[in-house]
Amino acid sequence: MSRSTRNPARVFAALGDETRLALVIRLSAGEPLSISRLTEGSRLTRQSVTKHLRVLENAGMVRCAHSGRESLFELNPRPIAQVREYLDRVSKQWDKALSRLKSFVENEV
Amino acid sequence: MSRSTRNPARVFAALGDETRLALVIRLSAGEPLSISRLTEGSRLTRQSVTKHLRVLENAGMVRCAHSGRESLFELNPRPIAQVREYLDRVSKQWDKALSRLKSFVENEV
DNA sequence: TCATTATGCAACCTCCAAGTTGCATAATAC
DNA sequence: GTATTATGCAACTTGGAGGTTGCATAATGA
Repeated sequence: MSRSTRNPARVFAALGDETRLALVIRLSAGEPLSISRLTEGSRLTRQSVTKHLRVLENAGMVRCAHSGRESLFELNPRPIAQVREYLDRVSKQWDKALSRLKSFVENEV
Repeated sequence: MSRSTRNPARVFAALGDETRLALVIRLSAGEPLSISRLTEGSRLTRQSVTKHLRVLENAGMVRCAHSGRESLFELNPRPIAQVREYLDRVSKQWDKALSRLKSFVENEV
């Protein structure tokens, strides 16, 4: 179960770690990668990388498919799209507040 | 010093906590608010809220101005805009990879 | 002046995230 | 069949995040 659809904080928390952010970037190239492949080039242990992948999976940002003895991880773009929209709304609210303030000042003067 | 301009992971980490996310939402209304005001309506202690505000400040997402005995916190929209652009780039890379895959499959068939 | 309000600072507790090591096992290669 | 590779599971350590309480102090109100 992807426990976190519609849970922006969890997605942000998942992205809030350098290692996991790097994994997401790597997977955004499209090619599904195994744990071993994802561990290559990292200074961390395979088990550590695995734990990070589980975190990403629980945040719904990554899916795991098993093929033979390999676990292939692939990016799920939906949560990223959702938090993009979330941040868009925050920015819009801020802009609105700003323009309200501006017109208020103009009317005062 | 806003230690984290150009540090997306830190900004994501700052947003990755329900309390801090709520603070950001509240401050996105534009009005600078004091610590006491920001503590009202929360079930947390003033000191806890203060700590969260410091985290947001270190991430550059919030600025503190002192007025009399009050500490007024205001949202800084820049980091949010930056991580928006960051996520836009990730999404674009994903879309590119996807269309490459698509055309590859079409040419194969 | 005296009480109240808003905050800062520091010590402390608890829990979990992040990382490690070790071992077991399934799948593949030779 | 045997060695190698890819992974899972479990136990353990450690640092820091998140939260609290207590006290000190500056600014404001009466």
